[in-house]
Amino acid sequence: MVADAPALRRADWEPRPAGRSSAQTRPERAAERIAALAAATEPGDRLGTKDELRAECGVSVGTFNEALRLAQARGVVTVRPGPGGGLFASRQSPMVRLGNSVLALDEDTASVADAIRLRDALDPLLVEDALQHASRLDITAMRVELQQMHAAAEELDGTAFIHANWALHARIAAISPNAMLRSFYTSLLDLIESHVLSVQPVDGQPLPDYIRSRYELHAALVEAITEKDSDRALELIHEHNTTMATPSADEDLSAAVPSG
Amino acid sequence: MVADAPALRRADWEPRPAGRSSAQTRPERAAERIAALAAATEPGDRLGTKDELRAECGVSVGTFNEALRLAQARGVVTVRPGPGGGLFASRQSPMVRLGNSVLALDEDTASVADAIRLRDALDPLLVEDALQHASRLDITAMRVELQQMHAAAEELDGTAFIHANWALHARIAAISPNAMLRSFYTSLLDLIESHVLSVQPVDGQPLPDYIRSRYELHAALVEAITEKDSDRALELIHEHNTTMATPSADEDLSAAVPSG
DNA sequence: CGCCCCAATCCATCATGGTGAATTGCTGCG
DNA sequence: CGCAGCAATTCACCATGATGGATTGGGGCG
Repeated sequence: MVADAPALRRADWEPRPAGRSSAQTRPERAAERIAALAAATEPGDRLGTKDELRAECGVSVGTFNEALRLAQARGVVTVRPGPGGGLFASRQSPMVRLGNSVLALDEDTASVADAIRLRDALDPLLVEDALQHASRLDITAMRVELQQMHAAAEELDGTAFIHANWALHARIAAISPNAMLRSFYTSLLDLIESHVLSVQPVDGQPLPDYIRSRYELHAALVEAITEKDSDRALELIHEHNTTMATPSADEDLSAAVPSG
Repeated sequence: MVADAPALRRADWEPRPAGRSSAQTRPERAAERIAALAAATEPGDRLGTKDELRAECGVSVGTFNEALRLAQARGVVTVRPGPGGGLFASRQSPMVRLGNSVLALDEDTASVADAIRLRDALDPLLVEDALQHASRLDITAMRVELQQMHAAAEELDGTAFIHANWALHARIAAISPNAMLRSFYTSLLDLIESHVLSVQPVDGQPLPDYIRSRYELHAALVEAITEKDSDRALELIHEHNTTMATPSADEDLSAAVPSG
């Protein structure tokens, strides 16, 4: 029974790069054909019946249905029954276009440095939102995360510190009423964490002074948010994003670990 | 022949809100079931054969295949033939998670003000990248877009001015080597333009002074990029993002038109 | 003129059976 | 022990036929 295959076999659980190299599946190819046909017409134009389009794609009924399901999910066509029914070209909404363009990004082209840079640009917005919208509950929750950071700092546990750090940032992000901003930011955190931990697990002992000063910076940030001290908060987030380099001699660890 | 149905019938070409209210399709429901099963296990764990999972979902073979195609496209499962084969839980890559979370955003919750705010936060990054990477070709292209802006300003054509304005920004964005940044930014432009033109077409005559000063601001920005004058460029983009309000009395038009 | 009913069109889902490809594991041979 | 071949397992795609639901348009009636 292969249900106990080792979970650490990366090829098993990490999705293969799109389309087994050039061996693209037939439904996927047909879905692209449908999308191309839709793109060549105006939104709302009728493309034809399912059977006409299926013949155009040159696949069987079942395969075409799979392709159509994909195309519908991508928002490129809509389908209607009845006389004059069939497939109609559809315009993807801007949100769908954004989602699809992000999906089309290759993991290789999304470097962690790029992600960090984006995250840094978005941090001030989140701090502004937190200053404006943080409830008592939010502040309590931030304090809980701070305690986790503090505990990790006391135990000099680098991985735990990173997790707690990110949990704090995610919690701050959760305060924002801007759904787009939250979504982007949280996923950027996710991407950064994923990349860092997959590339270079934090094995070494983190520097005590560095980790303490990062903790204190975050604590001050939470206090500034609590006190609604806008200038201080923005100053701190700026410092946060520009003082990643550790003041001590060992640059290797801190350069590799984009701390929050 | 209904191939000539009026293209302006919005219900025809704008995708319906997800899932015809509560009437979710069966393949979509099965795909969610598959995703839930995958989420409940570790990445790499075997979920079972197609037929076992199909029985679990309670659908026919064809419907299950459609669902499976969706689930695979979403990166939640991978499929293998052979003894011990079948469906395996997969971990969505961070990029896929971001794409899916964006797709899950409701258009209503993505307000144009939110989008503008994000765009403004990302503008300085793009300007930095343009300063660093702009080729002669890029500069020529920016100049071409500037000419379009100038022509629109001379003719006092508000819509054309907006289009040219956005085309210039998109061209500046295209210089960046940061694929994520380009993707986000371009889609934000798309979203903003789409929203503004759908909500309030620009019918009124734009103010000559306002439109001229916006043009000149952009011209100065392009020159600063050309001269690689970092301080000047960043100063201009800051001015760009903080001086949208027209200096003249008619605030209605300019408030409604988030100009580039 | 408006509404209802019906017929025609087209789709969503179901069911069944088939071929060929890919994968895994075991056995036999050198 | 390593490699090749083979059998079994499982999937990808194909083909066909059926039922019920949704939609559109036309005709008839009040």
